[in-house]
Amino acid sequence: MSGKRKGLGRATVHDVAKLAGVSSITVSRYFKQPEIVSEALRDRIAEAVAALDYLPNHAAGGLASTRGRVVAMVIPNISGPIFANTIQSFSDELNQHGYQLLLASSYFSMEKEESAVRAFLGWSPAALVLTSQYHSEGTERLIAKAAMPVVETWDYVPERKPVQVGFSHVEVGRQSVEYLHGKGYKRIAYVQNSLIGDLSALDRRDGYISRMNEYGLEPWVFVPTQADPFEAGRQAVNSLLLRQRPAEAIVFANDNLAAGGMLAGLRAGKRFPEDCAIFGFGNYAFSEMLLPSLTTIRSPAREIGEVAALRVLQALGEVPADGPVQHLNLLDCELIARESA
Amino acid sequence: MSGKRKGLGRATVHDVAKLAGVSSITVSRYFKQPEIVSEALRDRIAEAVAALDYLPNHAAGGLASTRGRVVAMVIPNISGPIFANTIQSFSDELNQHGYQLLLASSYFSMEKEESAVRAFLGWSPAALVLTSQYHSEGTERLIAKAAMPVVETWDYVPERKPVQVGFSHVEVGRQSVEYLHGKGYKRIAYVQNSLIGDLSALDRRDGYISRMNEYGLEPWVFVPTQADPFEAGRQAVNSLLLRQRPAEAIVFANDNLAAGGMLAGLRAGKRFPEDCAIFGFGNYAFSEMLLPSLTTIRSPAREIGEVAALRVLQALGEVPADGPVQHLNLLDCELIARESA
DNA sequence: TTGTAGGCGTTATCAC
DNA sequence: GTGATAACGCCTACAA
Repeated sequence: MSGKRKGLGRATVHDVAKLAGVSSITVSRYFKQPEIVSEALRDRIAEAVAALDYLPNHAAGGLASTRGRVVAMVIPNISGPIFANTIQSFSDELNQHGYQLLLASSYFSMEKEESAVRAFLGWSPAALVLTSQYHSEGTERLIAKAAMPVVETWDYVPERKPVQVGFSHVEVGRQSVEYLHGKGYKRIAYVQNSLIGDLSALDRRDGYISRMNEYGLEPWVFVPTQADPFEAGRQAVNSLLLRQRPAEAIVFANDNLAAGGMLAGLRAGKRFPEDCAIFGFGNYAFSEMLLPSLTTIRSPAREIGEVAALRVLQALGEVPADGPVQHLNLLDCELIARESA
Repeated sequence: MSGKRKGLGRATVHDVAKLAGVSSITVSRYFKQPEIVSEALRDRIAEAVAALDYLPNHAAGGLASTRGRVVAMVIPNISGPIFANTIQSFSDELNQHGYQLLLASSYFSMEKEESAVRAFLGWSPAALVLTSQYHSEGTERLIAKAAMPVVETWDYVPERKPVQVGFSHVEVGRQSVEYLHGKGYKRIAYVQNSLIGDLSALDRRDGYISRMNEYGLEPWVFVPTQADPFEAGRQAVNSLLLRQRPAEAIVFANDNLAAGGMLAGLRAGKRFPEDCAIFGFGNYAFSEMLLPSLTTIRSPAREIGEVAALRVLQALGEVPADGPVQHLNLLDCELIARESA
């Protein structure tokens, strides 16, 4: 009606206030702390809101309060079997408390992660959630200065400053060896992820190596060159089984590699676990459907999202803190013994 | 320095402007249209930006311009093999143009979708992206009034008002029948998705029915009661194969069902496709790894995200429109003939 | 090419 | 419990 600029064309707090015969700040309070507004006014405001189809403008609210109701998350990828469950549960939990999720993918690139963090900070998110403990120096600097809670997921290194919600990848690597050693296997190989940048997978490999050494067994790491995980698995099986002293058991960096390797072996006439035991990581959806079904370690993907959301909401005061819960951020990985090993 | 309220504590355009000895609007222009700022000023501003570690505040920008650089997307789910690729490619494309993705899940519930849309509108997103053509009346009303581009994905019904980017589910159902009929199968059953709310899957079923009728074959639809897709598939196979005149071929509403069904059959001693042909939908990651590998129809998940992003960016004037491309929004589904049928 | 004035819609602060 | 005022940080409109 007045100014020289046109807004959204939507009703504002002022419109609601005018119609309800109150001041705009009362309308604002009606939404944020209804209990401190008298019932009479509440009813009048509710009517006006309905009549005008009023929707609060969160951009304006975030600007005024310097704390938007968005939480930003950078994750290696959205598709792919690994992180989707984390995103899903994290997002659902936040939505229930009126927060929205801003999402970007890093594809395991620290540079991409840093630029995503930089872009996100411009939204003044209420909190920032990253994946793993490994970041560029620039990212470290940004999160050190960031005036908001920061949570790191999919890793657990409690000595770091940001809150950690995840598990120990080194321990996962060790568990695989322990299981296979317990079954009597000696020549146990490890197939690395061909995807460089997935540094957590290297932690699992390191766990494998250390436990092998402790058993007095010789570590045997195969590094595929194929980018496609199924191809990489095939490449590994071809190399590790078609030799004079083939591997007795193979630990793969993830279930995709394991499935690709096992399939290639089956088509080549190998039998699992008779000719070689196969051990994966991740418990992807298909892993129990393979023939033989895949022995693997289930990662707590969904739980990571839930707990991370809880920690964020606690840090924001949306949810009461439940005491000293630091250690509850270390989540369990479940070894699932199936047919392949 | 001045006010009675504290902001983010970060540098603002004004700080940059002061340090660079220009006005704040020039700094603003430096970011939005650098080419109209003289090179001398550009250098001074760049220096000041670096010195102050300035990050633009997008909430403020969105408020002032009434058009934030966020795009909101409501999708049935993030995890699950279907939509992740769409989200991934959509998000990547947007990020490249400086837009951020706001994401929420509807779980195939129209109520959840509507409340997500309502929440999103408060962010004044630059565009709104939904899934399928089926929405609540409330959602229809909201998007009809919304002052922003709306794109519907995973469906193609050009007569609708919003831009459609997807494919014809009816056609997919018909194709399955055509393929199996061409292979000589007559008693072809269809296994519906146990997930109610997935209305597009019912379109595929309708396509199956219409094509069966055209061939003079009797449609045979099985509706599982198990919620878990693998269990539902098992239930279907048990019912359809363990009877006097078992099905010769089964079309499953998606690859999860198909895999669950096939696995259950294999474990029960059935052989595929000798005893029964198996046909899926979706071409999930595991489908080619099964033994036998799964004949299915690949959905253009990734392309949907790409094209949807392109249409959004075109509607926002970020990317030049490439002529009358309406029909290019109808994407192809590829039938992938493998071993199971 | 650059600057001035003021508003975008909300909320923090202070006063009643 | 309610209201007046100004500020959050940026950008549109207009002027020079």
